Amino acid sequence: MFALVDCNSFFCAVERVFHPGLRGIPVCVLSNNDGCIVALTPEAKALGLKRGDPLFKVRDVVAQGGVRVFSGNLMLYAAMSRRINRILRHHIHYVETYSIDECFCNLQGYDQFHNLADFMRTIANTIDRYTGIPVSVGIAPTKTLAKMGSKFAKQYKGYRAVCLIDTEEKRRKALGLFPLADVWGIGRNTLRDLQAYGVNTPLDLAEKSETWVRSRFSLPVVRTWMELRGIPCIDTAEPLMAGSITTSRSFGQKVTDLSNPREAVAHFTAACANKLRARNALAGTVSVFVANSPFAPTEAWYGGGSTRPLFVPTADTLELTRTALDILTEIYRPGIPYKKAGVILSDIVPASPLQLRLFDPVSGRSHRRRLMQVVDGLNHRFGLKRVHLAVEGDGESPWHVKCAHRTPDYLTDINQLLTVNI
DNA sequence: TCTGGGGTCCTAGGACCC
DNA sequence: TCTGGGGTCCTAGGACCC
Repeated sequence: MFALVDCNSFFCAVERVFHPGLRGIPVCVLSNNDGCIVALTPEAKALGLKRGDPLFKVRDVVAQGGVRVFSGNLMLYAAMSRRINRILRHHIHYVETYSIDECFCNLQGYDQFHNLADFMRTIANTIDRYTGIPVSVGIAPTKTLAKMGSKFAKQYKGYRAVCLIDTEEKRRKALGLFPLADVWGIGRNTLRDLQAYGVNTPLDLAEKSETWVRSRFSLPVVRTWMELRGIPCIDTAEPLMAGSITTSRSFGQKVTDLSNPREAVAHFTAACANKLRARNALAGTVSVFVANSPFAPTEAWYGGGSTRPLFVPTADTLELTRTALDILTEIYRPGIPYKKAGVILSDIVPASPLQLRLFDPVSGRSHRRRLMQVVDGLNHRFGLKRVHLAVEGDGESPWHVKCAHRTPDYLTDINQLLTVNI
């Protein structure tokens, strides 16, 4: 059996931990640039707000409904996520972190000593008590069914946070009631295709024959079909090494002057390189892209991007930045009001062992590694970005993102600890 | 005026090999 | 008249996830 532990309205729940007066009040958390709603509480949903709504289109609803709005603070949410992970791993041996707010637990063997529903309910209560974050748990023979269970547990108070699907009868009942669009692995397009065949519930899909599914859909749908029937076949184990690292942003304002995209691309490259070194890895390929706004009706959309391999995989900020800026020069077109840029590092390999090459144009790689270690050490000790390349700019340029309603880094910055007045 | 960011997996088709 | 068979690797684009 698998359990899926899912945090309820996770980003909003974290904000409520630090603003306890917001219980029962509608809360939304926004994407970068305060652009769209990315998380919202049931109270906010009840007002008609949806995940993905651009804030400027729903300002009236937000104002009239007394919705409390926050700029996203991913550092804070990630710190809280790590705490929840730690609690889970303390109680359960096999825990897979699936996303920032979800973990799969493999409960094989635990049913010998525990009633699984009671066992998971105790853990859910512990998480709530230690962190203040409410969670919902689904328990079932497959991960897809466990995810379904967690949504039932969230929806119906009677489950007291845990929904167990452990019999054929419960499985069929759940499949009949659950919205097909909400099944894990069924997106917009697959839903449309399934409905065209008259498949309207997960139960309809599960009852089709294997030949029927295989001849009409590709492998991911076949897997979902098997999982709905109770046969586990989705492996979510984290890969040993990520395949790519991206840093991209929409700009706070449109920028046309090349110096602004240069600052942004250098900034993003440095961020990617930091993530790369934190994972003790090297990148073999650098890609850069720039684009104007896809929503501006009067401008033709322009998106430019290009990719370059590195001679030897590296995590050196200077070398990566030089390559990224070379690519930018190549793809930049003057006169375009750019709204977004990004850097992607790929072909990622472990830092050791490294296959060297005979005619390496970069000399003194070991000295450069030491330099990066010193820079990382200074930034770790004295604060992010204390030492950076001059080409990244001073942090005042118009491309920087807006975040007007940001909660401080309560959990990760000693200078921003929560103050309580008594 | 104002519309997010970071990923993975699968497939079809092209290029190439013997 | 009839023009093979069996592979691999790479890439772009699509679909999905949170």
